[in-house]
Amino acid sequence: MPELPEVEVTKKGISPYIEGNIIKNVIIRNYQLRNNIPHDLLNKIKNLKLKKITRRAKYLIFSIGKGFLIIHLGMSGRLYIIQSNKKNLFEYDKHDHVDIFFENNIILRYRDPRRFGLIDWYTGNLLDYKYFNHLGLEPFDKCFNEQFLYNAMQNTKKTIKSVLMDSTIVVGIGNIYANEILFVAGVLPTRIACTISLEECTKLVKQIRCILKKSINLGGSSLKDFYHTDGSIGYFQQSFYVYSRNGKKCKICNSNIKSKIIGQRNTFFCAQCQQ
DNA sequence: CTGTAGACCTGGAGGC
DNA sequence: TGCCTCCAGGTCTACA
Repeated sequence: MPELPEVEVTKKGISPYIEGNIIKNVIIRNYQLRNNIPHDLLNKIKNLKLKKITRRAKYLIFSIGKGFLIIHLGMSGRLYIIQSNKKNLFEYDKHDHVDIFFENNIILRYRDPRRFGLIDWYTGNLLDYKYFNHLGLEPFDKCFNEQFLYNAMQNTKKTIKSVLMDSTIVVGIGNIYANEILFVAGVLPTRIACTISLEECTKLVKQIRCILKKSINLGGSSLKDFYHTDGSIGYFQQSFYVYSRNGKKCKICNSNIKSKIIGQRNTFFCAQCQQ
């Protein structure tokens, strides 16, 4: 589920329930995610206040005491807010791996069937954190502009799609949004990045911001209930122009949407609308 | 250094 | 209904 918009929407959805609250307990049913969850996590965060939740790339950062609880949702992770009561204590899905209990009787529950996610504890400077130190710009960072993108692509043989998904250049764009952004910007995903003009970079930067923003707003409205929620997220409720639509008609020009594997990821495009 | 393939893991969809 | 195969929102690591 999670590309940048879903992570941002999750942050906004859970923050009001738990920011400013004291952590009273942590139950870990399965430690094995992308990396093992720190075995002594409870000792690190018990009786400390969750000050603030922020986001970097697709990672959520929980500022707790003098350290940071880092959570990544991987491919299939979700965070829920539920009420702490006997029923919820004993009723959980087999993929509900972690519960964090707050003093206001709220539980933050982490579910992740595929376990590609990450839960980690870090106390240093976040810029040096091993999963952050190589990351590129946030798409909403002022420094992320057409000139930056253009410069970043001059000495590469990669396709433009691979560049958009390269988190050492710009973070947060996953497979779905890379496809959609390239369609709306009118750029073929197969283009070699160094052939993209500055003018095209202007379109791309504009559409990256526009589509991510729109999606955050949509997710925000369809996902406003993070409390007692386990329904499906607004992700597939959105109507995509090209993603997963191979063989179907282009919504703009009526020609067939094509697909091709790029960088081991399925890629969808309209050969008519995109050049 | 750069670019790509493989790895991690489960569930759902579709074919037979 | 059951079994098999393929596919999926991410990203780190190893290797050419």
